Amino acid sequence: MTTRRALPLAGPPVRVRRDAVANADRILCAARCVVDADGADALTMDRLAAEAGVGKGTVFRAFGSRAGVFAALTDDFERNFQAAYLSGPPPLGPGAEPLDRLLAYGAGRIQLNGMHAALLRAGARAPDGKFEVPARKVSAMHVRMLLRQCGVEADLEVLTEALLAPLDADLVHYLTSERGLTQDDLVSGWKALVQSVAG
Amino acid sequence: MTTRRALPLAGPPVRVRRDAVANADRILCAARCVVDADGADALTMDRLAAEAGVGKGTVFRAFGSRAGVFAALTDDFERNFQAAYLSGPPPLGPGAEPLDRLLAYGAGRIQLNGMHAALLRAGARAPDGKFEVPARKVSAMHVRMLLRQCGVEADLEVLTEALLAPLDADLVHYLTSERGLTQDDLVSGWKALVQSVAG
DNA sequence: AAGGAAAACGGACTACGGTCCGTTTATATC
DNA sequence: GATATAAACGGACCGTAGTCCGTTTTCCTT
Repeated sequence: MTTRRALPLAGPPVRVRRDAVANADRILCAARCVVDADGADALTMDRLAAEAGVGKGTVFRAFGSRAGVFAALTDDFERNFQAAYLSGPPPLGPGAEPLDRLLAYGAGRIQLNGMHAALLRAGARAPDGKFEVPARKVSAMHVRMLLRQCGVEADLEVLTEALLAPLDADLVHYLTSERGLTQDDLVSGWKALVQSVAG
Repeated sequence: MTTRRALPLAGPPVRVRRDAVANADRILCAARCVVDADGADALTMDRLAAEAGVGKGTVFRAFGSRAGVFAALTDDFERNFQAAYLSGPPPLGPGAEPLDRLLAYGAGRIQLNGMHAALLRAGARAPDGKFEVPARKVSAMHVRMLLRQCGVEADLEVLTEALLAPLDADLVHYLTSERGLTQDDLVSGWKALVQSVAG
């Protein structure tokens, strides 16, 4: 992930200095190293700056906050998943029945959240940061659309949130690591829930 | 709330020094003052110690952490609610149909979480603190019992968590304050969800 | 009432996230 | 190539949560 604006057609030609991009890359790279070596908790902003060989201010300029660093770290996975459910092959992508897509979405999300639990958890410490993130909004839109296509009549906005809530990375982590449940248990449970709502 | 052990029959006679109890009370009192005056965010541990007229170490000894202070602050409300759903009058307490009790529980929880959102949110910043709390476990047990009584056949442990997740204080706060939904919307949505599962 | 052990106190100290602003550097223009 | 300007840099600085340990206080024992 670079600092360069991602949307192709976005307004005035944003001038991005080469050194800024290079630094962002080095920082991100260093972040991966630290996380791999010592875990997400060991990733302090001071250490990250030191390992990347830049000043602390540079890290904050590039990523805004510690949460921003983790967001960038998980960005690739999130983008892939997003691409998969928006335009990938069935059953996750278009082409399958809405209900099947919904079930596949939940399974995928649980797996993704479970796999990158440490990163996602560390990145979501901000008060409401968890909900304001674009990725979450895209997810919500997608789920809402599928529910509508399933012919569900209830308040879709609230229902969507209610179905998204149990997929939360913190919760998945807690249930799998502290309570001896498996990801499959969670997937089955969520599927059962969805089927009783939209089946 | 005092530091004195709450459970009557718990083990050896725990000796509690009078000054410790008195200090805990003063701290809690000061905490209420600060929160009432300037809001939950303004409650720093240094300020709390200063306003209570004790050392900072004393605050940590008494409540363990900032989250602990907020937990103590909401304790009364939580206890009342707990008493209401465990042994109060119907429909929340015993005597009503399980489904009605479940619906009443959700409505009550959303209302409680909405009302004390600031405190509950401030108190739950810890990584997994949100789930390890006794109150949450009691709630989970209660919901699981009601689901069983409703004749639900699914994996009750997972289903319980999936139904509890949307009641989260952070989520309730976000949906009501950032998304223009009302608590009634949330209550209706949750009830619809539960009814399609256990109705 | 005196003595002493255990518990509680207090505040200096550490570590961390985040900000600020004087200094440096890339790039567009001439 | 020289110059100007806006952007990026860096690290000292701040506020906060949480720890540590020498000192003070309680209260049980005799």
